Amino acid sequence: MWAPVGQAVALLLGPYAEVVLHDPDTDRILAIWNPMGSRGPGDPSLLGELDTLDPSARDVFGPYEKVLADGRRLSSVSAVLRDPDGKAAAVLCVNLDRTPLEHAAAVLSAFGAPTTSRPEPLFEQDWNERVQHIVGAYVRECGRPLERLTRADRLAVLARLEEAKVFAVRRATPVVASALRVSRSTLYGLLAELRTPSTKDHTS
Amino acid sequence: MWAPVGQAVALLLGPYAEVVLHDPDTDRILAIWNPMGSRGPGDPSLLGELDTLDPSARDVFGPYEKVLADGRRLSSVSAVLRDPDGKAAAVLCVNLDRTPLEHAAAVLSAFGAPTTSRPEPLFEQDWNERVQHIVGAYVRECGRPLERLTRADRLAVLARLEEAKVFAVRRATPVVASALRVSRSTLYGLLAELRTPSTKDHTS
DNA sequence: TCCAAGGTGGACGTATAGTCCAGAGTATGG
DNA sequence: CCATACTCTGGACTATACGTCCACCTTGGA
Repeated sequence: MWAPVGQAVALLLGPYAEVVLHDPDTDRILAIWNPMGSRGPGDPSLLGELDTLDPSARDVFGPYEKVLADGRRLSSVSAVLRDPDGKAAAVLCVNLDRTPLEHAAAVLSAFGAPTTSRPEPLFEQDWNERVQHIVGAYVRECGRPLERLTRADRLAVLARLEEAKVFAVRRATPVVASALRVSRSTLYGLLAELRTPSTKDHTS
Repeated sequence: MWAPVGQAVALLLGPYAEVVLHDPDTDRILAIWNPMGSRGPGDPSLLGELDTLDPSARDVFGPYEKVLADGRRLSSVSAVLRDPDGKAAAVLCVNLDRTPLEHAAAVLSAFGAPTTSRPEPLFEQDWNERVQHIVGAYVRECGRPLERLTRADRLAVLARLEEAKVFAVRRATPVVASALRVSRSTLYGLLAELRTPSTKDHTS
């Protein structure tokens, strides 16, 4: 019933927000959009701190900050959605990834910064940074932190990297391998699988 | 004498602007702040298109756009700094990297974007064509056909190619060699001469 | 003609790009 | 709980590209 609300919020906030719809009765996830972890529908909700039984209590919580295992910082809000009779029917949680915003803000504020504190990490090797960017974009899209990527995920990332002609650059292979947290051998294995047309297709 | 100007501009524009002070007499770099390439003081300036001899000509050029091989877009301005008697004492060039701003803008505009279309700017892989373009541009500038280029000419072209990060691409060396109509050996010889600051200068 | 400077091809050593394999986790099914 | 299948991994190994060096040749000037 409340699913269109979650989907609408997820669409509005783009790829940087995770929207979760919880069932307060079973304490499980009803639906999830743009998942950042590996949670899915049916998994435990784990939001015991919300009191959904008292209709007189406030129904909107946050924004408060959460920190994911990979260091991403989230701004989160939660809302209790009630039936006309006051019974809690669902709990809507929106988790916004602040990392892109903080990054953008840091770039913008770097202009005019009078201090020389920055040893310019942005200018080392540009294609190097592009690799990180492509990988990071994928991680953000599918919501899994780099270490939890499946084999198919890595193949998809490699397809993008290859499309970006990253491997036409000298010394790119070890950089990509470490960016994907994979050994050099595995990297070549994945690349071979990706480049052989006999393998079954993989959609990006 | 003009060094404080360059340093001040470099400090003001933060880490994203390269400031170069050229000596128009020796056609070499006097000082450089936040270098984006591997250029350093004493290296050839290679700004032959600026006319520094005519005091009646305009002394401010740009802003115009340059595109590096890695895709970074630069906004550049140049200024001829003159003595009280009108003699050109130095040339100041400021190259501002627009990439961080564009990146930040892309991140911010991603919010509310209704489509899931990929805004990934793909890696430019027409470096082969780019080599021909750089060489052709130089040939057009000095009016000599490719076979009649002097050693200094080839050094200048190589400096541009190196600044464009062409040699960071795999298998670029033979392509450049044939584009310059020199042997692979000569190419490496010229490159070694270009990259060692201890070389004696040729034209003065 | 001779000499000097620079270009040329090729030999050579090194670094990087890829391949291959046996062993060590890790999930899946019984 | 064990067995099987699968994948990742580090290392050894080959191939290829990178870069250096040198003897020889061409060119241009005294």
